[in-house]
Amino acid sequence: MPAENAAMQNATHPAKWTYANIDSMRAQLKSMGLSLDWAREVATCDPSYYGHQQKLFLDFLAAGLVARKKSKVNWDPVDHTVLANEQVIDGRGWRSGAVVEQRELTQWFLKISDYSEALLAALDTLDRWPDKVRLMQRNWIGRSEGMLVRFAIDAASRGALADEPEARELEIYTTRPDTLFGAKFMAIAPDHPLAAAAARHDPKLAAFIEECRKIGTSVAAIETAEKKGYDTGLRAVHPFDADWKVPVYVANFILMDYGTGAIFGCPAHDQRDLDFVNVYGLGATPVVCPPGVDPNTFVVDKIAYDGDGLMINSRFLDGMTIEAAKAEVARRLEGATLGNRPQGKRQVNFKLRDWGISRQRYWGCPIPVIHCEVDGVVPVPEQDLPVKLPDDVTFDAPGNPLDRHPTWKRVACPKCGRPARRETDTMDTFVDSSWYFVRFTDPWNRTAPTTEAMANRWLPVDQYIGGIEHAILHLLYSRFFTRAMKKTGHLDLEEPFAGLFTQGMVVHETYRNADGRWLAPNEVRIDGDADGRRAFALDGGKPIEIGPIEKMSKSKRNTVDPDEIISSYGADTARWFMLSNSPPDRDVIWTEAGVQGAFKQIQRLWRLVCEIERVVGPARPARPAAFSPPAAAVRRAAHAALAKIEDQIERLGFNVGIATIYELANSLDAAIGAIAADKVGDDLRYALAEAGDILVQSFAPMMPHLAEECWQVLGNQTMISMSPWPEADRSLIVSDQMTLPVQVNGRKRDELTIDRSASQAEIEAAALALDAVRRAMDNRPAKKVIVVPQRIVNVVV
RNA sequence: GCGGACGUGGCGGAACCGGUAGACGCAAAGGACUUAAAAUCCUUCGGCCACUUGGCCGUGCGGGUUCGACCCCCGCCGUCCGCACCA
Repeated sequence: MPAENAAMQNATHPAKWTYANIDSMRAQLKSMGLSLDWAREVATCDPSYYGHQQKLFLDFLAAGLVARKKSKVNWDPVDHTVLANEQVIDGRGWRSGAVVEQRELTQWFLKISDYSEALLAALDTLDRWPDKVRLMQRNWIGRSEGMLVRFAIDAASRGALADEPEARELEIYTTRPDTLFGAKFMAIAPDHPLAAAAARHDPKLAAFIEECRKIGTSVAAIETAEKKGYDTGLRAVHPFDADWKVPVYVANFILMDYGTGAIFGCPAHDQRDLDFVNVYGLGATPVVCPPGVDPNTFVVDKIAYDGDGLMINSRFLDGMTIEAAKAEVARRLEGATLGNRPQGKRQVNFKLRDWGISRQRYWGCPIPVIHCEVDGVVPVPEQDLPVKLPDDVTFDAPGNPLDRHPTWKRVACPKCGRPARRETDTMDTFVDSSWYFVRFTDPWNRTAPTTEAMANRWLPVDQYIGGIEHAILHLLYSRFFTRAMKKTGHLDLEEPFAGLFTQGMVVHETYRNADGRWLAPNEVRIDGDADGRRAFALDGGKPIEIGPIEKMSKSKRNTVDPDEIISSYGADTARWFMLSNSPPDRDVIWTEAGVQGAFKQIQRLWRLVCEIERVVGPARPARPAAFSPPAAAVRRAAHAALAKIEDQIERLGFNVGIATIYELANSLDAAIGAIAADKVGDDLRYALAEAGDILVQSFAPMMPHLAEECWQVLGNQTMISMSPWPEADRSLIVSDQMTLPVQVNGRKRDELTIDRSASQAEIEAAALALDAVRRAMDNRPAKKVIVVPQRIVNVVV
């Protein structure tokens, strides 16, 4: 879409635009110094990639994982294209401004819903995924356990519909069969077949249905729409009482594509149903009584009760729990028959719908099928792949350029040879991103999408990183694709990403002048003093309002160009700042002051390394047999820091890791400051050289360029990027002494430094002897002394 | 409406399993060096009092559990995110 829009705006071919973007992105990533294997680079818009994708599609088609069916879409009548929901703003196309229509189009679908149960169940195995993402997927898949129940339609109520087959019975889906005795009405979706049948005999109903359709499109309208219904005059027969007739309404809040598009309404225990009956005055009979409430006085008027309780007003269900009542209703309805079939059936439903991949667009992967009047839908033969996009297309008219291309779609039917028509829909670009990580495992395979052995060896991805915005779409599609590729023999695993981490975005302040115009950061000067910060326009010096911190966007002009950052501070500073400023799962607030601070710290590290080299001298001393206390302290600091940094990197706590690097730098600074240059023994020189190496190696992953330079300064011959991660000597970290905080009544009063080997009793005695403790105890006797080993002492008086 | 997360100095954020709250950094203030500025270095930096050694308060608010609570429990308030008539 962006490529095609750019093509329309700038008269550039989408291919040119896309490849130019790829080039500049690649250059940027390279200048950041990221360790990527560029030999494996793929471009999803290239036939060498999408050709394999077409092969996957054909395999999926043969395996029954593809469906072609009618579906309602947002249709822009000016641009002649389908719009995604998020491209419809207030019921109008975001680009054309035309009122969007609901159209039924035949579209291609991938049958992700075949895997609803599997995709849901496997979420429990993804223990290295954030709970938040798993929960979002769980909700999106939306499993519910319920029943299908068929209601007979009372013959006497059919009237003009007597001969309509749709009007004999009504099947509904419910998760609350226990509340069947609270039924007050039936409701069906406006596009339910029964509604259509009834509308043929009732112009007023037809008008009502039309009205519902119009409101149906815009999200805002759905939010505020009142519950409305239309009594069809039909009466359904209660499954447990042939004399009990329930009115059938067409209602605007019933969705055709969930369940059966029909429900029975139990207002006492469902808020939507209650809102509905309060409009039409149908009443509400409670059938579940909350614990501790008198069933004789329990009434429901404005708030439906959906909690636990015991059945009331429900004949043979009275006194049962909800669960027992559900089971009893299921048992009875499964046993009863209506028209030779059981009247009820247990059913599991999912909210997850099949994935509509048809786009009436040019810049995407062509769907490799041919439509023949005789043979119908015919797959493109494999030897004819890839089906390439034509280059000579125009973007000056609305609609799909592929469809209006003079020759591209005209082909012979592969089966009968008669003139036929290529499919002109292209695939949703989410298809491209659903398997690129598999292609990475062998991008050189020309004959097949994957080399199975390679895919199985590399996958699953150990650690996947992406924004939270992919929580559902991309990550769910990829999980489906992996399963579909397994089924079609392209690989042998089900879950593509073993570990998932959702990183934050880079965000920036916004600036706005008195006229309400947005200003870019490089057009603004910030003055800071004790009273706060103020912004002024560089051009003219007028005061500027500092707005909220937001995601970088062109419209708010709060973007900072990566190239500019790299050219003014260098890639290392950019990397260092982003990692140090906040934990990686949160947004990084990009501030000039913050970057300058990071820059200053980096220069300090560089000076420290040079200082260490000066003290150590050109020849490194051999490892001495023993270390004096200052040398031992340096070694302890270095190894303790290294151990902590290691732990933090492992947990992706880069900001804390960097804080620890600073702590080590501070202590090395202090150690160097404390010694007289002519009095440095070999042991201290050895310790400082060792600590210097550790310092540089610990920041090497974050600042590779500077680390390489420092590594040489310290006299190392190899490349730091080729040297192994240093090993922390954890035995150095524990000292003979420990310092314990001492509390009196839970309030810290002093610290106690004592031999690590001291006994409980010795610690207790030493703690009670401390001046500050005695003062706080104020001559009161100690009631109890709690000594938590290695942790704390608490005296209770 | 439903579901979830979060709330710690002026700011970004630390604090592992209930055990020293505020690591580390930014900003700020004062000082040293300098003719001056930049850079660098030193000091202070949650609040209030005593200003000396110390005392009291303090992790959104109100309760509770505990020897001890940013952390656990109950009830509020606020912010952000996801879903949204899914029967």
